[in-house]
Amino acid sequence: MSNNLNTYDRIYEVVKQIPKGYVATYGQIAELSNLAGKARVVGYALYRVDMKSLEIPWQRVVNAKGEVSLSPLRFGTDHLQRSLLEGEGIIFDRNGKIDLRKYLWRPETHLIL
DNA sequence: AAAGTGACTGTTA
DNA sequence: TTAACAGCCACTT
Repeated sequence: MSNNLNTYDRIYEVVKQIPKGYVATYGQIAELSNLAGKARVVGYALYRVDMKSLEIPWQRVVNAKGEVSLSPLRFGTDHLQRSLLEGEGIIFDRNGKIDLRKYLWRPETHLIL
């Protein structure tokens, strides 16, 4: 773990840049973290985040289909994720999906940095 | 040291 | 539209 803090730190720094009211995909975060194609590592990094703290807006990362990625290992934090996003104004359709055309973070147009 | 696992994803059928 | 598959790689056993 200690020799990979650099990798995780890069991921966390990118996640912190996602604006409120928008979402990013795991693959997108991987690319922006200079880890193209390593989306699963992003998922693992976010799994290690303290869900009780919103210092890192982990709730704003969803899968490429626009849904919250479910897993029994999350012990309910997957449902919490949806609640937090709805609290930020994001609408889920009846299939539990987000319209990425509307909510996907586009760093180019948001002019971050 | 080797194999199994998973908050993923693009391709293929 | 959906689902299975194969890459992917850090972490755990």
